[in-house]
Amino acid sequence: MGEECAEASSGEATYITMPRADGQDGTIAMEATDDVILNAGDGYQTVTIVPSETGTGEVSYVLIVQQPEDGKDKDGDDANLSNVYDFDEGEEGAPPESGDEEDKAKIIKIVPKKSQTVTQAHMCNYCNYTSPKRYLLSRHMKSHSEERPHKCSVCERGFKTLASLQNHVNTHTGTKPHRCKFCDSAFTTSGELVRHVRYKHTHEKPHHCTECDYSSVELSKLKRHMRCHTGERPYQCPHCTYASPDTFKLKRHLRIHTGEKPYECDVCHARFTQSNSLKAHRLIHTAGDKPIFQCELCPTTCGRKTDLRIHVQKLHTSDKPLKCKRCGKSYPDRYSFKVHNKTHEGEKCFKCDLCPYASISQRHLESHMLIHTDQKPFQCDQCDQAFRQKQLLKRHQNLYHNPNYVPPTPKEKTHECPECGRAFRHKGNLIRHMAVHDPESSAQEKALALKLGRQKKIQIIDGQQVEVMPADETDEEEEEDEDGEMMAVEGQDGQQYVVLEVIQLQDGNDTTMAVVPDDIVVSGTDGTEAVNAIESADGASGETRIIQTLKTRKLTRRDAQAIKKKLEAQKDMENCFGFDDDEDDEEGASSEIESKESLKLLETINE
DNA sequence: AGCGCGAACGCCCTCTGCTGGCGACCT
DNA sequence: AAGGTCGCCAGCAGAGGGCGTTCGCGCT
Repeated sequence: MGEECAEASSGEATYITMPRADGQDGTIAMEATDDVILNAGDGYQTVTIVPSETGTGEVSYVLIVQQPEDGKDKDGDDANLSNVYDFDEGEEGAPPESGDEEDKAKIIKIVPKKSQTVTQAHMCNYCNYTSPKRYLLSRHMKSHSEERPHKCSVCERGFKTLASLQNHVNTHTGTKPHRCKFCDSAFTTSGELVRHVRYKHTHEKPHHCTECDYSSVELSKLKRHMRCHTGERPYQCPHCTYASPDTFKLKRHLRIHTGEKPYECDVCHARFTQSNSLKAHRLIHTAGDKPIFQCELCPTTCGRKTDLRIHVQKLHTSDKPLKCKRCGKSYPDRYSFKVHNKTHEGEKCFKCDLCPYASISQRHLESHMLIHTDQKPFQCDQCDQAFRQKQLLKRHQNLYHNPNYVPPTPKEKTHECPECGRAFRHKGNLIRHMAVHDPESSAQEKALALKLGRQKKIQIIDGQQVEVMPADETDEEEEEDEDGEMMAVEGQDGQQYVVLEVIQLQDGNDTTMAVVPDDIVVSGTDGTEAVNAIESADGASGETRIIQTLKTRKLTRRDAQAIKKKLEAQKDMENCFGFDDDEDDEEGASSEIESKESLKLLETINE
């Protein structure tokens, strides 16, 4: 031992031996506390013991140990540069030195060991070992010696005792004399056998945690376990802020910095830092054997337990019930809520309490309700006009207050219908349109095809059936917003019309309204060139629904405004307005003509 | 002095769970 | 087209089990 300062753990206390002032070695019993930093280096130059400030009732001291400048350990390595990759300190032993120059002065709290008060005949000078018999002390002193007289003939390694040597030699020869009576295992030492039996057969766990119900076969495991209660993390990564409670985790963590990936997939040669990552990865190569974790609450399956748990968390767990805005029913989680929502698909659940209006969207119902409350929240900031919808205000501002407004140029329609030659800007719209030509498709399918997205209607213009298409398929596409009321129609003469306003007249009102240049005429459907009466195609009830058109090429915007005012006066007779659109319309510009309730005011846009 | 046992040190492994990126699909 | 959702997957850390090896000490 000589001048060495070494530390050993007894389970109860830690003993530090250090050079005495008189040149002899001395021993102090220490009780390790959470903030103890222990050093196993040698040749300390300064030792100071001062009273501790932690008044716990016990007599305690603070031991300040100053290392010499050269900081050489017994192996001649630089203790301050102790390699973190070298775990000779052991995971259950003292934490490794930080290697920081500032850490040379270590503070150690020590308390006198209780056994020190016992007087014994034979005391060890290096530790607090005492024995009533001299020969026992004599033998004990060997433990302080580095002498290893028993050499292995195979590897030249030395051992303190013959028993240690014999055990070691057994490892060379493969001799395992200690056989388990419960299984086929055999061990080099009897201690191994006992421990094995505890782990595998009797499950005897004599070491109990005082904080939880954990028990362990070995004390070292309990000590390791206790770190999860204390939060102690003695093993600091030199490259980042991570600190580990044991050496293995630090070593594993260091692979992040070194890039080491020791685990390789034998199929695709992908490499991993952890064995279990490889194990999980291997599953992707074994299609048939993949584990399937079936959700108990829905048909979903996951490849991993952890993913199933996330699924359950996301879809089957909710702080509060989710309420359906359409029917008011409550659902306990997102999954049942989503399933329920499917049942409302295409359904006009949002019904007006004051009129027959219904919509698939609450937003549209809210907008509709403004009619009943006579509110026009969208006020033009440049005149006194107000509108119920943002889009109407936008259009108004463009038409009357924006001299720079240029209607967007028509965009190319590249998708042409082989049946009727009609062109569409979007392929999806053409596909949907094709259903109209399909003789196999039922009326319902056709209706669905029409309803989907575009909600096309057939209108009679100039005595001919024409499709009324949403404005986003017209040159006015860019004008539309999600509430877009503008609806373009095409007359037989190729003229295109845009619905300015949807007006509902009293049922049975046969009045045909027509507009001629420079005037507004209310007349029958005898139509001049300037006037077209359009009857909606689905007017099956015998009611005459007339769509008022403005076809006049010479019609000015002022005229259009005058027409609107005229019609406004007529609204006094009307019950309510109807408008609806399809919120599922991904192009966001559809507007369904509510033919049973509406008259259409159309404006020519071609000119 | 030798033996036998228990404890300690040290290493490696597996299981578990969390996180975040990615891509397919949906809205 | 863009944003949201959700399963798949890799990465990584926490916790604990198991065992090889060595040491210390009581007993004979």
